[in-house]
Amino acid sequence: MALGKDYEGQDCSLARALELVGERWTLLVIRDAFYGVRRYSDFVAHLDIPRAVLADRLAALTAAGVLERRRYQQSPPRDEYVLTPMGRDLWPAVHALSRWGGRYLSPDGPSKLYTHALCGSPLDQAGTCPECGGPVPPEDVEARPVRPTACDRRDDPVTRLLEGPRRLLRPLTEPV
Amino acid sequence: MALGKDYEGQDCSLARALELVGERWTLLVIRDAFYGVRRYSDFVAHLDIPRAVLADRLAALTAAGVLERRRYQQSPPRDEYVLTPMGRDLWPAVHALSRWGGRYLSPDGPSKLYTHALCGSPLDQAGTCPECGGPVPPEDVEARPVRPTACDRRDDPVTRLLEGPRRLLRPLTEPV
DNA sequence: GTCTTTGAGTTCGTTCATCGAACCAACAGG
DNA sequence: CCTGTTGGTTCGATGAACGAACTCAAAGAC
Repeated sequence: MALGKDYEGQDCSLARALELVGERWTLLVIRDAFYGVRRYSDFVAHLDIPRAVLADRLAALTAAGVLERRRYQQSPPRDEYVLTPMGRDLWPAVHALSRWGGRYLSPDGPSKLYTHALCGSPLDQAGTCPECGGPVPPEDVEARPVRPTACDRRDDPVTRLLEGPRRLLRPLTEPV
Repeated sequence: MALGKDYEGQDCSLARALELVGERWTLLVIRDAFYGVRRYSDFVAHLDIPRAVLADRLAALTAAGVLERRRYQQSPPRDEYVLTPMGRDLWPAVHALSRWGGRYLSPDGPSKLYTHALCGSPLDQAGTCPECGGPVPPEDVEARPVRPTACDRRDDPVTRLLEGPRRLLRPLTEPV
């Protein structure tokens, strides 16, 4: 999508955002990054995304500055992908879309509840904390599944880790 | 995208939202609907979208309840597409993504400024009005181009109408 | 009454993206 | 030396998007 066939010549911020982040799978990769997923194999396991597509998306997001690729062990050399500040600033958009999907497209209501980790109250529609007032950065958000886990039809290690409440952006390897 | 090859079996609100709204062009159609575009030919003129794709997206959004198709004249029979309350609730997501694109992907900064029409102050990052406090519904948002119009490379009637400040959701045929 | 225009699509052949299964390479452990 | 793990790449088959041309119904112009 990004190359060649660009969205119109219009001077539009939304079109430019979608060029980068509007392709199939891309926002789900970013959502997983907020949940703490950082490694290629974990993205594959959790998303069931074709490997070639994942490699393509990770490269594009890294090139654009949404993700940063960093080495976390030397031998064998292994890299992980983490959200940059630019990537973390996608949180309001991800939260708004996710909330909308939970409200209108999920028969049983949203499956995850997002709360302000510092005070415990659930985020409101604008992504702000009604108690403390003001927006909540993603690192202060706690995601917890609403339903007793029964509704998850998946069974991979990443999904199982995400069944408990988790602070956003914490790597999967660390406890809550 | 929506059919058959659905995004994983996961119980995820974001995935469900993207099934409907994450396909190419769809969010741009919705943005145009916020700007007051309602007619097939106006969407085509403003977006340069392939006509078959537009017909497909309008049908899908109408079937899902994001748009409503309503007859605005009997002879010849003509319909227009307007956002339903469900569609209008996409405003926070559209605003957040658009703002992100303006901040990180637009060399000259955002091209449009969104203000609270009732008090005139620009919306903040969460889509709330810093003066009045609280979220601003899209019908109370005024969009105005920031730059002196020179940067628009397009030249169709719809673009020209959108060059002035406009209240969101007002049909293009009405003045501001 | 015929000619043309307008709005709202549909058709269709080409091109591009995605899918998924298999393959590859580098290192680690036994 | 063999096997397992991680992080990819390759490739043929399928599906979606592109865009130019075509359709159709109803007005309007002459």
